[in-house]
Amino acid sequence: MPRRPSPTLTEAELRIMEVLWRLERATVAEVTEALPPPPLAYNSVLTTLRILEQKGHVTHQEAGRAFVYRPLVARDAAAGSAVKNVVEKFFGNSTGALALRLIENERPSNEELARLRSLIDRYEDA
Amino acid sequence: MPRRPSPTLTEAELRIMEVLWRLERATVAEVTEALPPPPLAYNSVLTTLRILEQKGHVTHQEAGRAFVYRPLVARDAAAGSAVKNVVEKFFGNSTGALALRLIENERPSNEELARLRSLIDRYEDA
DNA sequence: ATTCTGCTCTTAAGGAATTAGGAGATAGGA
DNA sequence: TCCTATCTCCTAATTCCTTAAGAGCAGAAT
Repeated sequence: MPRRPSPTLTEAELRIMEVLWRLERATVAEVTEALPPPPLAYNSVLTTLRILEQKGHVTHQEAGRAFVYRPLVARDAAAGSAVKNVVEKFFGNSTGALALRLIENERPSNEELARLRSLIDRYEDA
Repeated sequence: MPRRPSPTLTEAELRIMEVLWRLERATVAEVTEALPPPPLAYNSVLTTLRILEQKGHVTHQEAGRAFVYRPLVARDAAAGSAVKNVVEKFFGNSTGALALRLIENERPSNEELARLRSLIDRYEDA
């Protein structure tokens, strides 16, 4: 039986998306240019963008003879999906369990601690 | 350029690993038996176990004429890798940033809140 | 005007990984 | 001896990643 498509952004897809999130809108050439090393051939970028479009992560409009691509999914949303995936797979769908484990494993920065405390205070009030 | 093997457990691999983590040690037949639906053919399970062994996630010893497979990686460690992957990709390697976001997005249970508070208290003391 | 240059997208290909399972050798027991 | 469970070897479908080859077209050069 066939292989199932990746539920999250693959490595190559993410590399392209990062550029697009940064530039907001860009042609294939611009993405290729702005890509951090290692470089990719123009066609590789184009192919990946086409796949991303097929998967609904980006869209394009024609401008002159070039396509201008634009993200349809914000970086935050993509991050959320990736986290959701892991939480489902490994933490019995409990985001709290993951948060607890993260904080157990590593001391957050002072600023993060302060913000955590204020969040928790607010939750405990309610 | 070649394709790199998945840095984390794939869907099918994870399904097998979950069984193995539960059973601790098991023959191919036992894994096949214990697999939640949809069922897999004996050979499919065997193939996946071989891949998992090649990737270093499990090992086997012969016992009679059957192979007994055993996890080499604990579930916790696999969960940690998956989380690390997401934190690197999306949260600038800051576990605190992810924890903060998780707690912002969804109120933890009362028990989790209590444990979070005690953790934070301890960190702030130090 | 015709040709060349350079950019665009389209088509195609190919290798590695993932997922699933069939065919057959083989060894142990009935 | 024959059956059955087990492993080894192999095929196949599909995704992922990358790139070559080529067709189309705008603008520059001749």
